[in-house]
Amino acid sequence: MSETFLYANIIIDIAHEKVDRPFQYKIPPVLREKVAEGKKVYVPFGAGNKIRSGYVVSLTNDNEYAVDKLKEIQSVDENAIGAEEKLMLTAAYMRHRYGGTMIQSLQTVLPIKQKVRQLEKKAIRLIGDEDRVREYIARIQAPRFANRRKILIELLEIDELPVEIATEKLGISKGVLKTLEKDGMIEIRSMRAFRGFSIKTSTAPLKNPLSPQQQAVADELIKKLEEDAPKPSLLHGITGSGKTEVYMEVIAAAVASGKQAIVLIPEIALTFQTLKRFYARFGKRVAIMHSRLSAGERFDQYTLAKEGKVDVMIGPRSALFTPFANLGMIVIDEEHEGSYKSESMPRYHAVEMAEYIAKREGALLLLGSATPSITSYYKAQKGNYDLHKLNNRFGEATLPTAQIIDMRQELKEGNKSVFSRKLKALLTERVLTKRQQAMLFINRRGYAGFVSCRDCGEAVKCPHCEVSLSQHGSGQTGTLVCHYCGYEEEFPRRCPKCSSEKMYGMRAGTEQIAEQLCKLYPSMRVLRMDADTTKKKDDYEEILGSFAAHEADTLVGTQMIVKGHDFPGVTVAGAVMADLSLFSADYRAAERTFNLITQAAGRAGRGEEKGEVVIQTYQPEHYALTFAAKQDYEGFYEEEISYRTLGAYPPVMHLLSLQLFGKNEDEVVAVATALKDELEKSILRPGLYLMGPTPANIKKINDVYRYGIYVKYADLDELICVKDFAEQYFEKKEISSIRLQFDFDPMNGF
DNA sequence: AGCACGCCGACT
DNA sequence: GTCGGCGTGCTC
Repeated sequence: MSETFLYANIIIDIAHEKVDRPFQYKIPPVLREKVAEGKKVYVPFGAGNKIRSGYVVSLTNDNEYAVDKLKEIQSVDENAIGAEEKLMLTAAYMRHRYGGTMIQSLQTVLPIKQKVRQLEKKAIRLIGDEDRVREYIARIQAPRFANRRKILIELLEIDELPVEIATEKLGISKGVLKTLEKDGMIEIRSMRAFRGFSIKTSTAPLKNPLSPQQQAVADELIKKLEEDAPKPSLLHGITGSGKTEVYMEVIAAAVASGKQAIVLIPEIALTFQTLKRFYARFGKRVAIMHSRLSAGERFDQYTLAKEGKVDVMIGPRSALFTPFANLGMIVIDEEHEGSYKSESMPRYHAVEMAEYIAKREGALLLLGSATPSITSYYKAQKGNYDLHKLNNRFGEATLPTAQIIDMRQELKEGNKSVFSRKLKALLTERVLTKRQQAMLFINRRGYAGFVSCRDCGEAVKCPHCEVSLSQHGSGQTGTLVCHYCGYEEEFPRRCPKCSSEKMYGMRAGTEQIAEQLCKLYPSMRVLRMDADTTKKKDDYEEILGSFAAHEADTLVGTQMIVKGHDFPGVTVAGAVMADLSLFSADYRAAERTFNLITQAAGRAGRGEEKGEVVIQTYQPEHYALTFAAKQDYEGFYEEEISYRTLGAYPPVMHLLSLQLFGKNEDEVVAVATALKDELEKSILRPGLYLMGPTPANIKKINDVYRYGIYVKYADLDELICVKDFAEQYFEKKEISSIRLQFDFDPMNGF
């Protein structure tokens, strides 16, 4: 028997920010059973008690408003199944699964109704000829109509005037404009126009022939489209095996049977190249979501989908909430990508949300990756997903050979350069002699300029922050600074751990690598790509385009060069410092490193010549690197899953991080401790582990203290109950000075 | 978004 | 006085 409530908090369906908040209503006894979170209801609203539609965002027994002022819900719409209702269900599920408020969930799921933007984009225009307007002006000569005359005289000069300018610059109220509109003197119309990518569609729909293996996988998936409740599929296709062709083949089948498809790709991969392939195949029936689109433009894209004007929506995480009428499939490309998980509340994971939406809509979920996330592969092993494989490289291309180079050994043998002798030899042979191309990859996220010991590999960390310090200065001089708390110390003479004097700064940003490369090979044309060189909107495309056109010989960059781009001319790929991401302490470090190195290695040898991959590291024996060198995903998976099982980490166990934020450290600790005690009393059971409270990795950011409590348990649903328990505890105790957030199976540390 | 309330100049 | 436009603020 479901619980019943006395009051409901409802968002009124009016597109205006002033009423974009919940209003509380009484639930009349007859409706108690029918009202539920996410339901569409009709309520009297405003002074006129006009009946408006709204959505239930939460239910409660405590009235937050004078009870005699509460009105009653008039009726519940039980068979509403339109776009908005589906999105409400999605938001309700999201709130239940990840916590936070319904408003937060709604804001992530619903297209942002940016009323301000719409106002900006509206324009005023005169109706009728000049004589008619002058006659009207003559009629309203009374001083109180001064504003009306003023705007009309302006408009006689101007063809189209944005409302924003009329109200702000000319001081004309919206009321005046309304009156003039009512009198039939002006029209106020939207200047809004759809602007997407426009592709010259002169070429006929392009379809590459599929290899037998691709066709076989596509056929299996197409068969699943017919099923009422198809099981999600994981497509493990090695780099260069042509996963996109398979996606498009299946999507085409879905579209042919009157269904629609959502394609999620990492933001970084949302390039003109990717889009062109989809446009070439599906023409104008494709719509694009893009972070560069304005809120209004995004809204337009949603509208196109809702009205059935497009069949395929491509975009990053947020495109998942496209309200298609008859969703046939959801594709998530590069499903292992971290960017599919939101970093702000609600911290939803697009793969998990897609699983829910696909199940509800009876759609097929297709996850694709060359290096599936351990979580997804685990689900496939357990039979929750069907597993499909593409293990042939498309066309002539063969897998590159990879070598791990021990940089400690290089140093011992007198090579002080950041490039190993092997890499130098390859660059000389392939690039200088044979005029082929090379890609050098530096994984330096978060480690710019850190200092480490060349003997034991230990990096110098901030004593307060658990992050590596950054060197300011050069050589073995200067200071080390913490970028989070500002802590400073002198450059250390000896390694704090093994006392070696071989302490060097990793001045190996892309800039330094590119510089040294130029010094070593003056004739080599070197191109650099990182966050610094891709500040402007089109820089990214420009650099890659230029490299593809062989206007440069070597591309030096951060992880962004690793992701899904085909350069047939590249035969050498180098990971200059492959182990940087292993320094991070969380349980996903090995997985991340394996992914990056595998993907980097996959860049080489897409053309005819066999590719060569050089992996330079100070930890040459690490399994993440050895398996990446062999491009052996299964081998890595076996090793990694046994480590996760041993350490009771996700996906074998689930981990809930309860995060408390507050300005007063003592208070944060006190509340966290009290919450932990309460949890211990109420939810502790065999197999459930409770840890903390402990300060977060970065304990204080912007004067806000951060503490975490961790709960480990095999059953995710139970952890969701723990989350609810904590939320209710905060509500009951009326704790408002401390913020509570949740992170399930955290990916990015805390 | 719509509606009421209250202010202030104009006119029977 | 009072009529009515126009700005302001609220809506459970």
